[in-house]
Amino acid sequence: MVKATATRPYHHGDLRQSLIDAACKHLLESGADTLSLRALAREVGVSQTAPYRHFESKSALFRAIALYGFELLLDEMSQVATEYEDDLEQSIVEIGMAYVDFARRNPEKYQLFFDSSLVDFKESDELVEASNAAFGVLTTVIQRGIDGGVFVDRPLLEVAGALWSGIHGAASLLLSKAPAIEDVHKTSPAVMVMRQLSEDPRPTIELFLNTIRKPC
Amino acid sequence: MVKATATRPYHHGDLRQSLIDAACKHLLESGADTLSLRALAREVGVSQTAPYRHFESKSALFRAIALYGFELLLDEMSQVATEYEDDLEQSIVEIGMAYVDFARRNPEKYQLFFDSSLVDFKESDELVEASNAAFGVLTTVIQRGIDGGVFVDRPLLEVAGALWSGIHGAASLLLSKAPAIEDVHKTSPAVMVMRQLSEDPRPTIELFLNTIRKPC
DNA sequence: ATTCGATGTAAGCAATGTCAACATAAGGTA
DNA sequence: TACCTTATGTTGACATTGCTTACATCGAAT
Repeated sequence: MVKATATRPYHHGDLRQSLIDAACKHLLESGADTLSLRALAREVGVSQTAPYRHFESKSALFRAIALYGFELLLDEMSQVATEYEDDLEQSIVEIGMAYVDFARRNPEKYQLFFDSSLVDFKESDELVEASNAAFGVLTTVIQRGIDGGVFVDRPLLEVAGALWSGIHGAASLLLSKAPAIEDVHKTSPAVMVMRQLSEDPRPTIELFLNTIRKPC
Repeated sequence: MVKATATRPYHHGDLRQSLIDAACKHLLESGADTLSLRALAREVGVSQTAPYRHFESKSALFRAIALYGFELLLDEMSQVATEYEDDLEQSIVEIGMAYVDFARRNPEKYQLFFDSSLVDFKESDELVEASNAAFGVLTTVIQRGIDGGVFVDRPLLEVAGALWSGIHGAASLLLSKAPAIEDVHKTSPAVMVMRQLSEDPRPTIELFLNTIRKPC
């Protein structure tokens, strides 16, 4: 057993992950523009420069969080993909649901994926590979559907683009308007659309499926 | 005629709009996280605190830019809507094109629309109204299509949500990966999808139309 | 037991957002 | 004309930030 209360040990023990966790918590509660490395250090109980032993800069921290996020996303998407691999249409819907669901459960990570002023993919090949891997789950299923004559006979890139746009758009809208949705008295069309999407994204995602269904 | 070069006049003349323009330029070139009010003031040639006579804070500046952006977007969307008002299906496609096109021509403004950590709609009713007005152009056309039996017979909110997700998603992807697209040698699926979308968004937007077409 | 690499600290610089107090211009009112 | 008010701009200052440089401490391998 370790004496934790007596005198704080010189070494933190798991500073890197603690910083990531604290950063995620802050992103979730207050947003990226108010996040400061110094404040994180304080919260975790180390000096203001200790974080620099683990992240060469603030944006490197963001990149690390995004990478972590892509790994989680890949896990969840591929799990669903294997689960439904014998029904291509259903597979698309479920992958879409998993994608949107991930974004809602990890908004702070998801937002980093697409905020180019916070995360610069050019700085990290790992990041590029991880995002490609996640996206690959979707394109693989689509390709199988096209090859098997189940989906519309259009170029993969076109179809994948449309589907990705749809599910990313739904996720992005949900996150951007999250506070407004909770305001019960707001009845503007935009908010109501979001509330509908928020309560049950499935019908919307099923509509996306029309995008790639073979015309009858 | 005003002596501009001799001694800079005490009053700038059009500081408010100059700051907005300078801010947009910076957002476009460097992103939001590096934007500083002091630097803007310097660039425009006034003291570091002069901007506070026009914007009570940095985020108030962002809100002003977003508002300006929504007004521009509304103009462009409603112009297209009237132009194609006698063909509902085509109207949807053209509004979608106008929307995506706006985002590409004004990425710095469009990004503010959806970055809740930069622009807080709760701080500005004007902003809420302006965004509702723009979104209203889309919902109006959809409602007409549903009423006229041209579009799928589903709740407006569901259909509008799906279409908005699609076009917003396409716009958002294009902006987030803009730098990668220009990298000619990148051949990852994600980048290639974006490149395809970037060269001609029309096929993708036409696919979105399937989302709401009456099943045959 | 010593050395060395990994990890953490202390002190400091330049830059930032924003506040308070003061200066200047321009226009209407006396 | 003289005055006063309001809008606009300036100076100076404070707390906070990202990040650098130089130094301290630990644990593990030799």
